[in-house]
Amino acid sequence: MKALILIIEDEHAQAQILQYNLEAEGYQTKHGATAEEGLLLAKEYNPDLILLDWMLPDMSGIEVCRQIKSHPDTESTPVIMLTARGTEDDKIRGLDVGANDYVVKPHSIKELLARIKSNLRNAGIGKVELAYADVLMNTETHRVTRNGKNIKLGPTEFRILRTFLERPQKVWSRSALLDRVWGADIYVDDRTVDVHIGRLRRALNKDFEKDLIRTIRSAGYALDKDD
Amino acid sequence: MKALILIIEDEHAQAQILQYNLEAEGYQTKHGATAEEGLLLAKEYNPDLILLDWMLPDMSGIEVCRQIKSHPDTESTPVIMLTARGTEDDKIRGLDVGANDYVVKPHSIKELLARIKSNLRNAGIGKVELAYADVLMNTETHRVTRNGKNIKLGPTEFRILRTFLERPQKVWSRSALLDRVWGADIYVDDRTVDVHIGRLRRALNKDFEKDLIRTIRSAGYALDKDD
DNA sequence: CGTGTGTGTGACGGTTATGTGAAAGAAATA
DNA sequence: TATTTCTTTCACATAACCGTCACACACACG
Repeated sequence: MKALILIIEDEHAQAQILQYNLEAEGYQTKHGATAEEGLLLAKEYNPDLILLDWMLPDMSGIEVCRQIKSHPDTESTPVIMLTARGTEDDKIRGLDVGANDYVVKPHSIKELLARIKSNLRNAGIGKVELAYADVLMNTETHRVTRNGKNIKLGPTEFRILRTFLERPQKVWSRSALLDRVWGADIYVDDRTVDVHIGRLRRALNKDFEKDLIRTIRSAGYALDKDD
Repeated sequence: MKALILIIEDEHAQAQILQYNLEAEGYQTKHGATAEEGLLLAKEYNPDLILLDWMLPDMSGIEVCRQIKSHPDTESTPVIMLTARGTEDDKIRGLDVGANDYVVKPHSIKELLARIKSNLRNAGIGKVELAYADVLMNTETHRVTRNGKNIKLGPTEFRILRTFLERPQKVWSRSALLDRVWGADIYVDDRTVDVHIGRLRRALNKDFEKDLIRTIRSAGYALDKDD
């Protein structure tokens, strides 16, 4: 699965250079030329990462970043600020409103790509091989093993496990899982999650002692090898 | 857990608009209509953030802010000043007495919400890792350890401990705890707090000498490593 | 050293959250 | 189309937790 990168940048030439390079690298891209458009695209497509120009015609990058970070759907999306200025002060302000990284223009494309890769990895996004404890998942071949043994999962169980593997030990509430695994616009009962967790448990723990899924009463579930 | 925001504002209509919007956003709110009442509420409930009107009947917002910032229990609570005036001079004076941010009325609610969120994050509220003495809590994994040893807590005990860890050593009255942990609209007996404190004590002190919870007779409880 | 008020805590009944098999339909596959 | 796999919901069983009470104890104060 290709990672989707949203570019918010008003200079068209600059944006095209970025798109060209990112797509050559195997990413999908979207482009917004104004802050407003950018924010809409961010909500619409839920990109895996956002490249954000500091200076935009209608709103400062700072403000855009603040809005991205204050919306629950996008708050965990890594944001890399692009800027011509390079004062420490700006940098601090940028990171202050929640930007994850900060690259000064004119940047070398190579450096930018490196930062993107690092931020994506950091957010646990787009990885092909996911692992936790003795569980391995290859997202390209859709193969899951535990301690070398093949595990067969249904589509939903696969997506749940993938979500878990992207943030091991994190507790996911039922509604967060519904958002993430089923999609924000789908309506299904909370308890449906329980049933799928049950199936995932059965598949994962078959032939094994240890239950890798922890139930946190009144909070949700987590992938966790400790008790 | 919902953050608690204290609104100090004498115009009732204005206060209600704020309360409505904040609660829609998932915050808890308290409202004080005068400076004096506001300061009392601040001490009683230890809000996570304070919205402070510049003009109050009994005392200037500046003075209120100074008092908030000079009291040990509240000095680290972020204060956002609300004002009709917009001169640079006022802004400077506001920030001068320790206000953390400054919003000019009539403000867009969206902007105010963004500022609130940013100030909360900035103050480290909603932090993932909380620690005091040898107790560690990770709110994302819902895991609590003492001196490295895993501690199992029920949901309510977890929330109480979290409240304690957010303001170590602060003495919480039973009613303040009920508001924070149970929610303002729930009615349960004061003494129920005692029972849960007892359960928290048992879980936390199992295998340990030192009792980390201090009882302050006729006042409440506190997380405190000293006697 | 007795009295009143505040606190610690075991026990208990009731409530809520979770685990899970089954059923019925939807979607994918052949 | 026939068959298989998957999803969702429901109902019930079970486990975990909650709030209250009652009584014992601690403390402050005269």
